[in-house]
Amino acid sequence: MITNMLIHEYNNIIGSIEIIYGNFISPFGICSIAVIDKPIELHGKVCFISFRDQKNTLSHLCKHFKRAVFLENNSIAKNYEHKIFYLSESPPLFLKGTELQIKTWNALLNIKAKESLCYEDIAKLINRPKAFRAVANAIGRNPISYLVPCHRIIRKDKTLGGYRWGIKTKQDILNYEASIP
DNA sequence: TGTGGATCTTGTT
DNA sequence: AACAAGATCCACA
Repeated sequence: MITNMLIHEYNNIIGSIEIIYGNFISPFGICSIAVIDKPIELHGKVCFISFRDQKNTLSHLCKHFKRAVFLENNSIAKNYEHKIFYLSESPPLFLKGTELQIKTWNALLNIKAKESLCYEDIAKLINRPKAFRAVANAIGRNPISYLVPCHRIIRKDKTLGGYRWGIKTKQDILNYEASIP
């Protein structure tokens, strides 16, 4: 279940915004995750996941979620480990971005494990066939790594292309998915 | 294999 | 309002 919001909609939220974040060890190195606590309509929604970038997590969250208050809690974070990486049972998500970004990320959510498309394929899926360069940009800004499977997008020539957390991690994740029956 | 142009959105100035 | 920078792609040498 996904809640999408355009940037101006997020900026119009009234009242306090509180976000809990923390780290745990994942199969791909330290994983940072952030979950919305308040407002109540958004409670429990995952809004951020990154790999091996814990040092920058808080500053990144501050920039992405203006006006929010942040609380570190590693035990809450760790509760997500099993669901995300071993059960593939996706918790509810919260995505905030421009119109093109949200369309792009939604398209990614429809790609199943072991499927891989190229950047141009996604551009076609959202009816912007020539905007593949802009789509690649949006994919690169995916705020919820792994659960929004941007790692399944590779170049048309079958080379891996880029990955925000390093192409080795991209390859590791793809190998991991390929190994699951 | 490498280089340059096409193409479109975004963040910055 | 203008511009530079992308997780691309294609053509052509």
